[in-house]
Amino acid sequence: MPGIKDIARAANVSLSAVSKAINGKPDISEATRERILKIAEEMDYHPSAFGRSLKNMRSENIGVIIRRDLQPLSGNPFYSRVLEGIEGELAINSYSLVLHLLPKQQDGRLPKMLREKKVDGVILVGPMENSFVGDIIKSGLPAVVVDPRHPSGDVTQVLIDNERGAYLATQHLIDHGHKKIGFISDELNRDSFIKRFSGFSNALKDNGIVLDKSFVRTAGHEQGSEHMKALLDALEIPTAILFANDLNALSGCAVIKDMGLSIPDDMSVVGFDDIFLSTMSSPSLTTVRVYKEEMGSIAVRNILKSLKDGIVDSSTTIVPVKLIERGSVSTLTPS
Amino acid sequence: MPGIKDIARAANVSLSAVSKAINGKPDISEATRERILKIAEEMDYHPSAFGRSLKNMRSENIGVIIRRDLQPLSGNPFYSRVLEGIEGELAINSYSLVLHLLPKQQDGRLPKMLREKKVDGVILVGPMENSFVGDIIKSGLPAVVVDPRHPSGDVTQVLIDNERGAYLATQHLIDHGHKKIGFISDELNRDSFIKRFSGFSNALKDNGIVLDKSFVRTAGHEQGSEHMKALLDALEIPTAILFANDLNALSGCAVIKDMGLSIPDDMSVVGFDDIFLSTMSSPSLTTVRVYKEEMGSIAVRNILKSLKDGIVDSSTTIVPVKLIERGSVSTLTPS
DNA sequence: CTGTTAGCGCTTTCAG
DNA sequence: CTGAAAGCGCTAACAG
Repeated sequence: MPGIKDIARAANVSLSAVSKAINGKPDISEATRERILKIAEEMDYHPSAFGRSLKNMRSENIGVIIRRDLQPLSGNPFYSRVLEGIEGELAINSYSLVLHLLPKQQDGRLPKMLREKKVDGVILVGPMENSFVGDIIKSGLPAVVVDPRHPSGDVTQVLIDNERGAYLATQHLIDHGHKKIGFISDELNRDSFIKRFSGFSNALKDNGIVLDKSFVRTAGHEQGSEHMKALLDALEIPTAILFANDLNALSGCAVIKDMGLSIPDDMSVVGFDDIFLSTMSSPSLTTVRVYKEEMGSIAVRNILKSLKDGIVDSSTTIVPVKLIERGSVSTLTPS
Repeated sequence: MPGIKDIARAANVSLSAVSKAINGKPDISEATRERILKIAEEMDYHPSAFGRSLKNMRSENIGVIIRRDLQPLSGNPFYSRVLEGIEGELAINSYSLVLHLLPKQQDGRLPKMLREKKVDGVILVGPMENSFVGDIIKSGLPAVVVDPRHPSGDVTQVLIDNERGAYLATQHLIDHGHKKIGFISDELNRDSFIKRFSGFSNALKDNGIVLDKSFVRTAGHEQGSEHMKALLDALEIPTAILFANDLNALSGCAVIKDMGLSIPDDMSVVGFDDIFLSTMSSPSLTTVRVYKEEMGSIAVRNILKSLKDGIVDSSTTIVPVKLIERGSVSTLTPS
């Protein structure tokens, strides 16, 4: 594995000449540059990150932090998608991605990759303890928060337009003649929940429909299916349900079908997120699409920009959503 | 952000004293060590990876490479699980995970994180071009291959006991009275496919059942559901099917149900992998469990060991599998 | 036990 | 345009 010295010797030039040639710096003649480059190529030389990082004080690594207990990789396709978006955009900019899953029990210290400056910046995806996020922001390391809004105004954020998404979905149901509409959510984090619920209730209000509290089942960590059962067991049941995310919706659908009801004939269903599974279910799920990869790449662009400019802007990007009509909503014919 | 110099100055000792104290080296009195440690703590000092890496020529990072087009994060829960296992084991050993998704079109060069020595070793998960793996092995960087066997004997491998898993599954079906058993596989990589298929046919052979070629549908990149339809459209159809993985099995099940057949009454089904979804489907899927996280952590332990010992052993670990009986297999009553 | 010193591989002044 | 030299933060060999 050749070092810069080997190239310099082979090309009969100084170390600095090689450095300049490799890094496309001026102050070197085209002729020498090409000669050096050719030799470097032949010897398969690549500047080691060790020396370069130390000198530049930049690792060209970006950290990504997600709570482990969210099963962000295997369990929830939402995070995976964001992560894929992040990876792709980082790769384009030839940065590397250092992945850290936050253990449930933290020791109060920042993760090693941050403490030891193995990364130039960090992207925080998904819900996370506020104090933890606060510590990171205070540490001064460039950071971007993806998805649930962090209360501090001191950090760049990339957020879903939760409110509008829920509004759109609800309006869609109303447009199809539904008036008795339920809302089910379980383990969604607080901020997103509030936004989605408020989009839901605003849509009802704007259409002059009064919200039936008994149609709203929320919070708690039981599978969304518990909520669903409870809802179906009630005296009066809605004709349509908005779920706070697709995973909930899908397990809710299973319950509905188990009860012998048909989707969408007996019950219309709308989800939120548009995960891959939603196209696979039968019927396929009408849902609110969230541009997950896009959110990831926006986060990366933001962080790279602030690295380049050396400033920590605290802008917030709200990524738009889109209603995707599939097969789980039917038009309610007035009886 | 204090450096080692700041600590040395504050503690009135030399740089090396601080270094020794921090790294728990001998040749330093307990008294001074504690004093230094206390000051370091107070000043929130953490040795920067920049200097340390350069000096030690070790980054304490491990790279993980997976083909991007496998959608290893969002699409295939198998890889995600392995990845979670890797991350966990790395974290325990305070290594960081650098994730690289291999683009479809490669440029023939090794990924930047390898070229520039940003990682001390690399774990290759899932199918990958042989020449690519070969290049990495040749580069001398410690590497571990997870899952599909690489033909070269020069690399540490962690493999699934594919053959035994398929054998177990097939035997299970036979034990339940099935004789007409189909085998469906689509985009599985070649090596795993061969192993699983051979386990399947060996089990048949050992039970004196002759394999009906028309019951075997394989290869091609259509969704496994195409195979399933073709199989069900045939004159004679099997009473049970072994799918080469759960994802295939699940989409196969959807087809079966769409055709108005019941699982397991009209058709028994066994999968392979035991992904989370398999517990969720109805009926839940009988399948062959693969210890994915375990494979990930074994891979890590292997690579860390060879890093420590400075040797590249080329051992192969075959991780056992286990048949998980759930609801998709019924006993065939002789008619 | 402690401190001085050299040097890891690279970039960058700065003098020629 | 070129090269010599300093130094990024840290560790280790060695001298005291």
